[in-house]
Amino acid sequence: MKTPTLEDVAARAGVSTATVSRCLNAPDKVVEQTRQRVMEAIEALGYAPNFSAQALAAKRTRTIGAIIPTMENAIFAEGIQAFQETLQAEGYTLLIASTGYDPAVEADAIRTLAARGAEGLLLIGYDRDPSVEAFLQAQGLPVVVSWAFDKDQPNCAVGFDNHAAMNALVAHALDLGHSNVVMISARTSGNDRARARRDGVIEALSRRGLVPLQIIETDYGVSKGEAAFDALMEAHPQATLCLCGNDVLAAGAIRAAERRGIRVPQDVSITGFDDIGLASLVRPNLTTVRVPHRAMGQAAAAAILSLVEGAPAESKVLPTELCLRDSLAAPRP
Amino acid sequence: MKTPTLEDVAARAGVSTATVSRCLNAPDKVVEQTRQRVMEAIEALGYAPNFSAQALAAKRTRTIGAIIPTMENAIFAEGIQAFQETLQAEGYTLLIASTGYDPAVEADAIRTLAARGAEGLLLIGYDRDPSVEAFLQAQGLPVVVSWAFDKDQPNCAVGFDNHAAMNALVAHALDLGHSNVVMISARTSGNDRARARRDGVIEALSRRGLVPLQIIETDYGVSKGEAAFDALMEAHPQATLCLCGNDVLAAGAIRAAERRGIRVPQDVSITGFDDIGLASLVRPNLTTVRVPHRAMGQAAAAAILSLVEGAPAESKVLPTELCLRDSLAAPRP
DNA sequence: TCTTGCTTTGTAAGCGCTTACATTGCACAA
DNA sequence: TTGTGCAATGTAAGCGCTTACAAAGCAAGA
Repeated sequence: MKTPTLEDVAARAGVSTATVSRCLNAPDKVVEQTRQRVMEAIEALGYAPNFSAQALAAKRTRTIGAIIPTMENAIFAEGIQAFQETLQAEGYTLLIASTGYDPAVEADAIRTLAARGAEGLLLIGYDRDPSVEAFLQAQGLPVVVSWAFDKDQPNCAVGFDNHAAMNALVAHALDLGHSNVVMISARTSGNDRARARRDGVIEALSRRGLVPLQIIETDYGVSKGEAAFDALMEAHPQATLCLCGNDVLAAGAIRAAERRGIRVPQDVSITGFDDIGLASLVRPNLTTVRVPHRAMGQAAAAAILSLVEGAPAESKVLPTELCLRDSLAAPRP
Repeated sequence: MKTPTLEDVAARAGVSTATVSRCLNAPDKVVEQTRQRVMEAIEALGYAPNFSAQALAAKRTRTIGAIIPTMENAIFAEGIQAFQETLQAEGYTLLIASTGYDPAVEADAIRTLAARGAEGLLLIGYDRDPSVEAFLQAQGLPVVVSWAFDKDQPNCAVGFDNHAAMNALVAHALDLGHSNVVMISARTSGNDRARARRDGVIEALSRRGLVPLQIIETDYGVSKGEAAFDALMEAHPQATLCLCGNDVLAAGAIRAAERRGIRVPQDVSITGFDDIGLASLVRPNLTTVRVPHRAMGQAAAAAILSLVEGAPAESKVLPTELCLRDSLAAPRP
């Protein structure tokens, strides 16, 4: 049971393959009567065009690739969803690959998507091997970087300033009177967003002449945050503020605090970053930084489409917003 | 800046295109010295094979498609991740499409993935238009259904029995003494899993001569669950048990209860389904049904690979497990 | 020396489409 | 009647690969 080809359709309709192709791609170039015959043949045979052949012949795929660190958490889901919707509205298809935060896997995924004819790529953050950049350059593949923004980088980016956002959050917390501060950071190696957030913390502290009591780096996951919080409390019982690199780690910290009988925020304040749905579901509600996921996805899609169509695209910083909720308060006197 | 082709590599290495192709696909058929020259040329040119051309010539894509209702929630993420990992280990690539629970979008995605050369498809649940089934049949595309299991359906399925699982949960709750029961269900139209869960509730109740006070159907989302719970409590203040079709709706119900000053589980018990991470993060912890996400993803991958390679694959029911936590207790006397 | 039977490499025919260019047919002006 | 111009359709050349088959090179036996 071979799947039917253009030629089969052409034969059945008594026309040339060119005419069938035109019926599908430029219907107004074919006279009504012919088109009808062709459409009937297509219907009768259950014909579906072969994408690979189309791509090969037309040198266009109308496909965009996105490579994200993980699908298992909500951080990227919402933004990517919006990204996808915008692309779809323009007739583009999105191919998604996830890397599990592994640079080697990311490099691989970039090659795979390029080979599959992605006309543009959405990448998260800036950190990647020069050889990968070289490859992208050589392929002439348009790239938009997202979930980050660094005006000193050459790439087109649609994101937000992780450093400044974290800085603002910490400044606010310090205004409340905290001075014994610990941090649970995501792994910073190969992750510029995590690094920017951590550096934002350090800078905000140093501006007041403070340094963090300790910063623990850990992998992604609620239980990781939990373990890190335990370790921090053992080592620094005097801490009154635990800053977390993201909401998932913060959720873990809250759970650990609850288990240890530490009241949040009376004994220790805890903050997150991202404002994923979880942040307002845990108790106490998480004070965090709201990231405009949907707007970012949409803007990123617009940027990549612009680049793909040969137009320039300007980078864009989206504003973040302090999300003050229950998990942060002034330290006990 | 044209991307290099096989021919460019061949020219640079001073061999034929066939030899280059062999270096990539069957290295042991090429003598070491030649291969080295070819590899250098590949490296120097930054060559990456054109997937479309490969697929067209070889008639193989080593690609599997998965079509899931949504990426925005954790329900499918973990299982799909496991699915992907298993495929990857076998050298297959996964293409993912999401439908937003819209059957028309799903039908479209099926066609798109087929056209892109997916050699097999993972679909969620059974509900779909006969014309779509016919298309799959005509294309001879292997399909594995997951997140559901119905022995009366012809498809190969790797999933679990939504009806029985919900039935067991409700039976347990009724044993505790509940009799005024309401339910928040996901939309059942076009969603056999939601229907099976709802029917599991109804059956468990009727076995004790009970009927639900009310069942509200609502879309997916925490806030939807919240609104539904509000409506149910207005209408049926005597209810002592609110069964939810999934954990996300249940999380919303818990939040609504908290806001209304209803104590869970003392005043009203609330249950979920799926045991996503959220379930043990909300307070009180959610009593729910644990679904073996990873095992299911792995088994589904094994099944689809088996089918793709022409072997038979048997359907598989995976066991679910009652997850008794704090949100369910006996009703107040 | 000539076969024989390998292994290694090259030649060239597609795979199913798109599209530039050629051809045909027809209405209408001269 | 003969051109002219345009719309509709056909012809055929690729797109970048894989792979069956052919050719060449070489070691070893006759």
